[in-house]
Amino acid sequence: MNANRSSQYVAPHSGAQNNYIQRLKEAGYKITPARLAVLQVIENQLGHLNPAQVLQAAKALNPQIGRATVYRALELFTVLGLIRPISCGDGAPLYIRAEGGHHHLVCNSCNAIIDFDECVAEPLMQQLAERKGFQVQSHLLEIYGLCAACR
Amino acid sequence: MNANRSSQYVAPHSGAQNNYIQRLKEAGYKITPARLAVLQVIENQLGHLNPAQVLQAAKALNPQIGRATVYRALELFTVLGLIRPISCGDGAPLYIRAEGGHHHLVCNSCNAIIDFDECVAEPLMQQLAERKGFQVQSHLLEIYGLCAACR
DNA sequence: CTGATTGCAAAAATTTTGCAAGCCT
DNA sequence: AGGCTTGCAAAATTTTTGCAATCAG
Repeated sequence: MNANRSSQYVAPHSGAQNNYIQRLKEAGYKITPARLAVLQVIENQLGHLNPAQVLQAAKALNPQIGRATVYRALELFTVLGLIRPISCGDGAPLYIRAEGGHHHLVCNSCNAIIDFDECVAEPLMQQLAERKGFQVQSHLLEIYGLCAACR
Repeated sequence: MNANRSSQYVAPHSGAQNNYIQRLKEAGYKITPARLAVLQVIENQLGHLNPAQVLQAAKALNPQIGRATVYRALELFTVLGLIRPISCGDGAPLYIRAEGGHHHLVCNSCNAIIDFDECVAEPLMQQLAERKGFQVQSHLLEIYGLCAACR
């Protein structure tokens, strides 16, 4: 499995991280070094990683963290709606932050995932969902095709 | 794992199936009973299933099919762009037809997946993708939140 | 015929669990 | 102090592989 796809490094941005911690506390969970490490990995680095990548990165922050703990944290955060597993070229799970929307261009050839910020569908989406009696919390828009380099 | 979510049965609709077969042939692969079974499962039934579900359903059509064959077929079809793995509540892989677009409302509470047909973003999507030099082939729009029943 | 494909069973890889020790509150 | 969490290692699951037999073209 490709362990480090992107090296784009986003600055810590502690605001959102504290928000996560806040939500953990509010839900009655303890703030532990292990959870903070996983949270920090998800928060700071990249856009999407699989459990193995999270474990590796978390170990850099907290060397004695175990894989089981990472899985448990990932599951907890998913249940709390902090993160979300998404698809990827192969069947391996990939986690992203759940907040707001995510918009990716996924290359069917080189499997690259290109993020883009502009949300092209927010209003329409909102309207449609409400018509179905659905309360929208976040969304994921993935567009598959060929990236400029692979055409 | 919930093995049979939907029992909605769509009539064979041989046109599209033949199209799949066509594409298999064109790519130089043999048309075998095992592949036909998997193809038929994906074609006819439901909207999304995991490998175990595909295996189970394929066995109904072809009792002696083995799991390895299902995995191999799933991988082949994915590479050929016939199907695509998507996310789901837990990390388990779920396959859908790759053609065109898919639009789901995913309930964060009961994990139900509600399909909807109207594509709310096609034009915007197209435009955006082209601006990035990306050639669009298909897309997946998942909206997460709470379904009417869970609110 | 001939080589791609299959099914089985074993091997790998990934996830989950059981539990005593440790840490957060 | 009390109970949620952790880390380890073992168990369970899921996915991949090796290979001889079989099948499609």
